[in-house]
Amino acid sequence: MAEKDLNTEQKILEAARLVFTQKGFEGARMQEIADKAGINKALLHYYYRSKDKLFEGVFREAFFTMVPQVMDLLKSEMPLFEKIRFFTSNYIEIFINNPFIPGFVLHELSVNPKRIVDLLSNMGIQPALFLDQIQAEIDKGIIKPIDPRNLLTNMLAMCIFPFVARPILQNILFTNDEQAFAQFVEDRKKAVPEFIINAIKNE
Amino acid sequence: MAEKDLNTEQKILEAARLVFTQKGFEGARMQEIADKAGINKALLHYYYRSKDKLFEGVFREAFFTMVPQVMDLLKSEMPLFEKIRFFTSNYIEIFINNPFIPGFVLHELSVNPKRIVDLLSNMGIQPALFLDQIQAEIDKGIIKPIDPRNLLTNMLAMCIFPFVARPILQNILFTNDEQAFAQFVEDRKKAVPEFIINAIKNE
DNA sequence: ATTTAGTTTAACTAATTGGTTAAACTGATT
DNA sequence: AATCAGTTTAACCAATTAGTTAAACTAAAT
Repeated sequence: MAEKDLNTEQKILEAARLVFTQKGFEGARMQEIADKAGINKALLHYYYRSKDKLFEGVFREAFFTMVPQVMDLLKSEMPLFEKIRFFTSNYIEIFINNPFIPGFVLHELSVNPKRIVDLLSNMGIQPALFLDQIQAEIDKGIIKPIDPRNLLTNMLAMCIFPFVARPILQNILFTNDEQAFAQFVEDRKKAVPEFIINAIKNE
Repeated sequence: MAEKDLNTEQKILEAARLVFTQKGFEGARMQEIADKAGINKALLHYYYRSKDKLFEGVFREAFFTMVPQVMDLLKSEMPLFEKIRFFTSNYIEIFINNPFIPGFVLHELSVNPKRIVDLLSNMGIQPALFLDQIQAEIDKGIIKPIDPRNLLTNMLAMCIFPFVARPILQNILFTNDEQAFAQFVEDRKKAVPEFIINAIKNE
């Protein structure tokens, strides 16, 4: 009995990840995925029944990379400022390693918002704890009054936005120098949390 | 000689705007645009030779809505804090009226980055003046030291991100209450500039 | 050497999509 | 009424795409 090439399935998934995340579901072509995986198109359907099934796998993985583990950071017991530093730098690091994830996930959610219900209903994503912690610090007078949801949105925005807008930011701010942009994003792992803390801390 | 129905061309453009901005180029169907415009598919090609031509028009309009006029605000002579308030509130207002523009433009630029070169080479988008102004305020000790490009990126991020991530933010923060989310974004026209100014001002 | 189960492929099919065409309609002008 | 340019349509075409099929290959087991 011939051994199943263990690499083939991995190569398909890797190829699908590349094509789907960069072209989106509608822009992706099964033929291109097959080519990138170095196999025939029919073999794709041997491993994965349909484009939808293959996409579902890639999307779920991407979504979980982007949303839940990281949101768990917000649930941990940790002083607010430390938590902000920990969350933003870790979140940015994740996108440095998966730069196409944010644009991919947000676009697919926009095109097909009912995915959210399916995905989020399973797992309880619960920012309430973090929002409460912010409110508590406000009440104690440690940070300035702010709608906690605005603060959370600002944190997410500053972490995620550079990756969604990379082409134009890289062009305008760094004359398309890829290396310079990479350094810029790396610096933001420290700059963003300091910016946020400066914005909210009293005194 | 029969009068050309002046509304038809407008209705086509309006329909194309709707479909392209919500589905993207690859996801858009000429038939759907025709249906939404209340006309036949062939009439689309009578007015606009091809899908690409129609898309080009819609995309350029969207891009110009998103980038250049607003960037001009940054060039104006105005004290920094006032400029930040003016820019962010105006920018957010634009997206309140065109909520699908950010996701559409950023996605199409990601999928086809060479569009940027074509579009930006024509008009000189020049944030240098704003960046210099920030540096000058830092040197004067009026605001805290910060990479001006980081500050500009943060401003753009906080204005744009909520519209790119609307489906998931609306779901998680507002249990899918559309009206509540609209109010949230409206509030950000004041909350975002205050957040930014708090983050950078000395004392 | 032959069998056999798993693996890979070329060739095909059905459906969708962007785009064309030629005919029909409309209403102002003569 | 007949004409005529501009407008609208139904029917068709060619290309692309997701998905199928049946045959061929591979290598371990007998």
